[in-house]
Amino acid sequence: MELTARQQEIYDYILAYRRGNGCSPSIPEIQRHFGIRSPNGVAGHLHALESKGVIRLSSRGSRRIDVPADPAPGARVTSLPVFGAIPAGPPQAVAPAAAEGDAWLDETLLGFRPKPASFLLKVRGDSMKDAGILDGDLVLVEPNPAPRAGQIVAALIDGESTLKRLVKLRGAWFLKAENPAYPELHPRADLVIQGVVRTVIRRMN
Amino acid sequence: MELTARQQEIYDYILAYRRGNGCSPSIPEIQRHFGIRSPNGVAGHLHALESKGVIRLSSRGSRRIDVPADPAPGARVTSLPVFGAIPAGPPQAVAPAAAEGDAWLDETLLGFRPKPASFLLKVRGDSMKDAGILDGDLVLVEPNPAPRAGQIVAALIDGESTLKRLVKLRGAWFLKAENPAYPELHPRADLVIQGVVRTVIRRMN
DNA sequence: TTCAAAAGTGTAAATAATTACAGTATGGAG
DNA sequence: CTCCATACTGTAATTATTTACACTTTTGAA
Repeated sequence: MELTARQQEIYDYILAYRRGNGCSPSIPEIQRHFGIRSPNGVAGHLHALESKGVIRLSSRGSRRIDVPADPAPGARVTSLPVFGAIPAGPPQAVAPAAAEGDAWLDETLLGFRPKPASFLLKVRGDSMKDAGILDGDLVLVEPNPAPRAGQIVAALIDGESTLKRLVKLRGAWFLKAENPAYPELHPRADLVIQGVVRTVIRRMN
Repeated sequence: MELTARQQEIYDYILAYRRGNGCSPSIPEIQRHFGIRSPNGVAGHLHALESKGVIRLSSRGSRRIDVPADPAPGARVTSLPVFGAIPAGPPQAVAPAAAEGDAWLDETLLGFRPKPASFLLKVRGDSMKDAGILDGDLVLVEPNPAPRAGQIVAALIDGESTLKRLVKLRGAWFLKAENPAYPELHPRADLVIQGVVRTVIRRMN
């Protein structure tokens, strides 16, 4: 069932209001915006929109217009800590104080919801330049207990922390830079994978 | 002036609520969450928080707790169209219908507020691989009437649309791929710059 | 001990938002 | 022309929310 022109206007206003304010408008606010002098004028539209399934007026209270197709903007956004260097030590032990700050990411853009322990890392050096990861880039690292060969990982190798591609050759795991100037890293002792790079972000000016 | 432990709890709850719902809680909601039986119990905290400057109770109406340090999550987020190829023709003439979809970007992450006519472009080909822009990447292109030499731009050159670095040599502008396998592009006729690449985003799996 | 700040309870009043009900006007479809 | 959906007006009642006022309890410093 299609929306009428007026219903579309009301619906668009609700979406625009939510975009600017984070929550839905109250009926009096819709009244003022459209110059409708009776709250019932608006209520009629809201009931029509509800019966057509584009909004929901479920709970009691104020500002309770729900838009199933438009989750609260805040609900899609996640805050992740930004680290200037790969934090040493096991990921669980990373003190939040070591973070340089926070950045907000929208799930719609990422295409997935980052796990709670994910973090952003400011890349230093050009050892991954042939994989398109340059100095200054921001990478989203997500903890992954079972990384696959070929993935780019943040790893602790013999106590040193690096961003490298994970490779498996004849049963042995090692790390490979994506820059011919850097050698392969074969772990002498332990190889601790802190997480897998899921997203690369570069700001330019 | 520091917050007391209880005030901090209330403040944290307000922030968490805003994160999940996009707008601030009402006083009864705060009451229920903390088991406070009088609305005045909450109002006292709100006035304390206001006098300490962390919230504002400016206007009349419901759910009117403003948090200056935490703008409405939705207000920071912008929707941009995603194009599968650089749209041909002058940027103004691009039909919105040509977009493949929309993606949401958070200004905190980008570090700037994209101009309204900005768009996202899905990169095809590896002509910019030495600049760290690979096939499948998403780039944010912002219209810029005065691009500078050295910037990476989306351009129409002799009717063809491409992503290249803008170079100026002895007064002449031309476009340069960041891949030795590609030739420089010297405009025969017109060189129309559609916009400057401000951000590169790569999703991995 | 005395005092003041912090954190409440309890009640009432004022304001805001929602819902309900009885209408009116207009523009098609039949 | 009649009927019906749409889009309202106007008013009142109901429910939510905010604000105000008087008072209590606890805690920690002077």
